[in-house]
Amino acid sequence: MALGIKDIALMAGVSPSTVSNVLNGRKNAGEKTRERVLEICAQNNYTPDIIGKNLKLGTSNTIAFNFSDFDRAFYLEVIKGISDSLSESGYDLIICTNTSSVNFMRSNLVRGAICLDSKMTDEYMLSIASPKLPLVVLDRVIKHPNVKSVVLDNYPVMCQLVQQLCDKGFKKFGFIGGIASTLDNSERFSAFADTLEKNSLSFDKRMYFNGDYREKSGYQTARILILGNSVPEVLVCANDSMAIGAIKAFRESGIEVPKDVAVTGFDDGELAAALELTTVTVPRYEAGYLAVKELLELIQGAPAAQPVKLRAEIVWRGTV
Amino acid sequence: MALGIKDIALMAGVSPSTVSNVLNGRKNAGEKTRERVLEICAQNNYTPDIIGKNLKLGTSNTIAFNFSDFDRAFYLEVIKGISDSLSESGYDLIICTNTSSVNFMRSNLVRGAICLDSKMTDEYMLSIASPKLPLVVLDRVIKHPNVKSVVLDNYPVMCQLVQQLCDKGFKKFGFIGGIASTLDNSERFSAFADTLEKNSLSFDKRMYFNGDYREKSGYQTARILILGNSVPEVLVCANDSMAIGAIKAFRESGIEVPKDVAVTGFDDGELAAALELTTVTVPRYEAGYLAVKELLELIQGAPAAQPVKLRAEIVWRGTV
DNA sequence: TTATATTTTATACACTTTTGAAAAATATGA
DNA sequence: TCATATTTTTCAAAAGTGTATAAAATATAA
Repeated sequence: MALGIKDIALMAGVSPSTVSNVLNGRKNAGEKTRERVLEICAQNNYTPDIIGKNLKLGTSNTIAFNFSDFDRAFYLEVIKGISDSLSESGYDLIICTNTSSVNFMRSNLVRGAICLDSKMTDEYMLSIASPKLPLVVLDRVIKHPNVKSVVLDNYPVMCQLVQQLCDKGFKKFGFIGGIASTLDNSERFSAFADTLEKNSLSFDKRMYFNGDYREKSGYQTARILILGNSVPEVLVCANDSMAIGAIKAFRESGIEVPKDVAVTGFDDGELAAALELTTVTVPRYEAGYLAVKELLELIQGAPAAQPVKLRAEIVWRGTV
Repeated sequence: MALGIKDIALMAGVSPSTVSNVLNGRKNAGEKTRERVLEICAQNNYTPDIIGKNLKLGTSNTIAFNFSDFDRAFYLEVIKGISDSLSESGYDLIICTNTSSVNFMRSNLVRGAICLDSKMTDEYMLSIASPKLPLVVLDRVIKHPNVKSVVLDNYPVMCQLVQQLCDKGFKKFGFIGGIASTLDNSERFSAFADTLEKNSLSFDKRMYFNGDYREKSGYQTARILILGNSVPEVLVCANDSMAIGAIKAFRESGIEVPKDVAVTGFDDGELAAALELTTVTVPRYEAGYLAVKELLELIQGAPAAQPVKLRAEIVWRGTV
């Protein structure tokens, strides 16, 4: 059983309050006792119980990151950004999966939270957000005085990408979308469609395909294109995985990339570089890092203003 | 501010104890009140506060996963295995990074923990393990009645790999090791060295290179080999990342893989398949899944017996 | 003695579960 | 039908946790 402040006090021959005073850096403790207490704490690697502390203070310095999508390696960098940023700021991080998040968010063990979970509804977030529990939400926009949004600025970079493809002379486009309900996907597609229109290029709606961000859906879409004999000149994909799936399908059928069809992705994950995929690089680490900064400001009492928009950049590689 | 059991009781026109009874499925509550209470809970999506509950019960059903290494995508599958397995068992999961783990492990908010963090010392784990907090440790072996180890059975598969390389006629071997202090690395190297000896092949100790599991160290080692004009016939690497780094260096210098030098990895991560790397496939998802099963048994009171050893298999691809 | 430095005692903190008893509802027997 | 026994339903009060802090007490120095 873990030692408590009383045990430490007993060992040090002082009262619990003295131990508390020493540990919390108050100056009302004699130098000698201070040292003794500290030494005994170190020996028994004692740290104040988080629950007891929370009980008394009613707050904590733990930040929760709500996340469940352990399928997508893409998010690892985000976590790393959050983790680094928090430890620089002296806050603790726990990652809560869908089951645990409800429990922990309700308690005041958590001082604030960053949410990146498409399964969590806007309503739920609105219902838990408060000055005692400010939220930063990634990849979606929520309006609430205690909720700040951090999103990728998909639109301009996608416009730029498509514009440059037009400039290269491509005329026949295909598009594989991601999960339709996500903000990212709708913005990417709007940008795509708008830019084609701006270039007076008609876009056959049958060339829009609905994927789910997974490699398989890209593969399947490409299969459909191949079998339907309607492979476009360039296939724009809403993320890398789907692009990679498509490329696989093309290669299997002897259709060469980029000679017969150009392909672009979005995300610039680990595989993109390895496979020479032209894509859009997303500042994932920065997204996590920034989310923390924004959250700390909310905790400090700042009102949540406009969403933060992150800029992305095109990486031209061999698939175009 | 979040509602408490008293608020719910007030709304339902009953006492807190009745609400508690209903929520905990005791039969001492009238059907009508039961329904009313349940409905009001649902309306306000009330769940009992985790701290209050813990305070009274002295235990919880939250499992902590101690993990910090968000650099390596390799581990994602492990997390997924843990997450899936826990939610099947009705336990909650929180992932604690180095800072938060100390706090949470000390409290009795956590019923058990799985540890996969090379920075955590054996001593620390020994000091916190107890019947109230059993541990499962991955990738290392710790002897303690409340600590179960789950490790990869590196030795036989590495023997097999090297033996088959010998059978193919390779004679001049190189080896890039990972972090020397890890069990994985020492086992992989022992197997490597033992098998060479068994085949009466001398191994020049200068052909052992110390890496750190990262791509860069593989790259640098290969550079050294190239510049020293001592590229072996086959380079065995303790993981994929280093193998990939090495391959990059070789290709940059016009040394062809596998024509001029064969390369093998270990892990079978995402990149290995994409780059056609011969490697050893590691059951990561299974490792996580099994770790949970073992932990639940410890919680149930089973004593921690022998370490669990996971079998790995060779995947022959284009780099040999 | 007075002022200052150090230490301790006693209490508050929040939320739930549980216990044992009371109240209400239902059953039993005359 | 009424009185009593039994069961069901409900509640008030207590218990459980480890820490921080204000106020009181003691020791030390001037």
